[in-house]
Amino acid sequence: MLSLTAEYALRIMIFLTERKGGFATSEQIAYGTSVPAGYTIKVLQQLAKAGYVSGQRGRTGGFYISCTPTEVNLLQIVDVIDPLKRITDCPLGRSDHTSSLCPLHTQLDKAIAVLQKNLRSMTLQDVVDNADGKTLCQDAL
Amino acid sequence: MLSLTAEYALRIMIFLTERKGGFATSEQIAYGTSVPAGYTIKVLQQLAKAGYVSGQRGRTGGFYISCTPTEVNLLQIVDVIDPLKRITDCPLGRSDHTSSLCPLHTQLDKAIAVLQKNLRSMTLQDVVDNADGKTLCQDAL
DNA sequence: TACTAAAAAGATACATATATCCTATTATAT
DNA sequence: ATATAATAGGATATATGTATCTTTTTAGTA
Repeated sequence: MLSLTAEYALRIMIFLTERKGGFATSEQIAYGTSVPAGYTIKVLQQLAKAGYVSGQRGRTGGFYISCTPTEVNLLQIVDVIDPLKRITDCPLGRSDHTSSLCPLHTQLDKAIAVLQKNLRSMTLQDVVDNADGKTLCQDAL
Repeated sequence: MLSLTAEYALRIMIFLTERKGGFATSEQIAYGTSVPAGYTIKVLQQLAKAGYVSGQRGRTGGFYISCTPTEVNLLQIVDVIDPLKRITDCPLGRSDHTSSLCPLHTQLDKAIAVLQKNLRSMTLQDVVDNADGKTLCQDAL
């Protein structure tokens, strides 16, 4: 439902939230989140462009979280990768369609709204705090 | 969020529900739903395989709805195209992950559950009945 | 009955988006 | 200087969406 890349982005942000601003190389992140190593950097760069992480080159470099995890919710991260667009006008695109939505799209839009609300209601920090010792599944090792 | 094809499938089913079992050629359906003509048949064939519509060849042929619109909900149609899978075990795939979900995937699964419930709660007939004279957006013409 | 037109079914090709990997370049700490 | 790591870009693979062409089936009709 969410794209795979959005999933990856969420895992990465959760992982970095746990690090509390500390550095992690893309390889460490890849291993810790089970995101394919080659792809991890691509996702990180998208997150960097959006300002949620920063990268530093060089020997002791790596990535670190550059936002406040108590103020960033899951929806914001998802929106970096594939923005969940509400349906504001009917996507059928006929020239003479009216501005109000038909029942089908009213219903679909309602579903999107609920999903957004759900994702928006939880911050990165909330996820870590609810972790019960296991923020991401493999942390149980 | 839903794939474009799932959207198409929903439009087509709504369109055929209005026809109350009557035939419509793929061209008529394509025009009436604004689904690309070449792609309409593809979607119809997927729906046919799942048993929701039937096609009849030949001169007076076409497609007709072959399910009871009061008994088929929107989720069932979406599932024909891209099944909304609940997250039952953590998708990180480490060999030693435990069976319970981490907070991230618990949250994501909750979002999927809500979306499913929402789509499941409305039948094809419901959409048509709530139509207010306009089942699909362009019906306002 | 055989012919023909209409329509689905099936196959193929193409375009775009998504996901993955690889290689060179640039920056930085030791 | 050198090793390390991000950055940038291209190369590949798969999935999705779209279009076109041929084959098969069916109904009408001459």
